[in-house]
Amino acid sequence: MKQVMDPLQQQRYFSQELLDWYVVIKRDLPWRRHSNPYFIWISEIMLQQTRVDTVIPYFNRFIEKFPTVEALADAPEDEVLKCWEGLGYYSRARNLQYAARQIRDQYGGIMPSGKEEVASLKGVGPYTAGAIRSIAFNVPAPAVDGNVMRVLSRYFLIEEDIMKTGTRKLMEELVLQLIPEGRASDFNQGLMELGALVCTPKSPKCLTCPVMVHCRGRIEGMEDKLPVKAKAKPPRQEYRLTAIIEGSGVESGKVLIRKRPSTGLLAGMWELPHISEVPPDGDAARHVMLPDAAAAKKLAEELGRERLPVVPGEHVMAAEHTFSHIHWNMRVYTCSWSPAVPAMAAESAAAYDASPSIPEAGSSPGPLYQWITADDMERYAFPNVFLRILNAYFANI
DNA sequence: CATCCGTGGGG
DNA sequence: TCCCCAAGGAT
Repeated sequence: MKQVMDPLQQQRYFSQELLDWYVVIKRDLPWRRHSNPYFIWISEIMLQQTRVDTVIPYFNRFIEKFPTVEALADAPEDEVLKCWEGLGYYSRARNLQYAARQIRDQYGGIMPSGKEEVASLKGVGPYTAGAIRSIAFNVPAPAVDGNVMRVLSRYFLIEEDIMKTGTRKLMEELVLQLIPEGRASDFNQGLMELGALVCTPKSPKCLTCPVMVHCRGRIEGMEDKLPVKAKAKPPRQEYRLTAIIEGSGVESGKVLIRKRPSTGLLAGMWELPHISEVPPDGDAARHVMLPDAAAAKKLAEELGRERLPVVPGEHVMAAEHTFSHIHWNMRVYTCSWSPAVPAMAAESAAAYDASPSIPEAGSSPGPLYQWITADDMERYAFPNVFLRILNAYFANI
């Protein structure tokens, strides 16, 4: 038996065997139970850099709460973010709603299928555009993600760095040739299914692979060295002092939270007030941790400059959290809300003219600050790290 | 082209 | 424990 065929034969074989395999073993996933392009779109956004098992419960909750493009477009942003809480990459949720409004206003509420129209949607890049068009509309468009690049780099023994844009474009050209007539939806999904279930990053299950006999990567013993991918930079270390500001008077028993800006890290999410432990021009690498008492004092002083009048309390806990590119080393302290404390030094006032409205004792807090109880947490979207801290705090009260 | 943007599971 | 990394996109 000849193992290495000419390129065209190798492609035909691959496509046919993959399709036959996929239609038999494909997983029963929630978004595969409908042909609703809106559902396909939601699932593809959620699946960006996120595992299927993680997405499933979020997807089910999301389409129940926002069953149509219009429902999503009309919803308050905070409700969309709350539905995304814990899923990460929160700009996806904000872009998703922005795109729902694009569809409502520009396409009459109907998901478009044209290349330019789909690609114009916020949060939809080359992969997702191809995924929506091929899966929802069966258009022969490539949908090249990490799975697809791994599978193709092994099967065709492609040693280009998959982190490079040019490599993805190369793969897109290849996929376009591989898609069998009229089978774009199943073929693209099959490609990703193979990468997810068989052609896995580590220890690929070659013996169960439907295309193993002509896989050049396996034949040449390269399956464990492919795909070629540059190593990611380690996350930078950041040191944060975090405040659990305990209310007094009518706010007794409550904790002060604040809403993050609408851009950047954790955009639009709620959090506990926190400051950097390292001075703006400090050398983080040589940073020496302050003792707890000094740290709490520094925290209270910095919050005062943010016009939050507090006095330092006690150390509560330490917490760590790793984002894609940042590692937070956090120390958490209670602070007592005390309006009698000068909220800021006079000379600092000018720097905070643009700061959000400030909560005052007995008055309603500004929209970017809220006093909450444990029960109020369900009304605000928190990143995981603050969920952990708040839950630990309220559990011990 | 490089950096920013979360989280949880598996080896 | 640590490191990798998963159906990527925006800037």
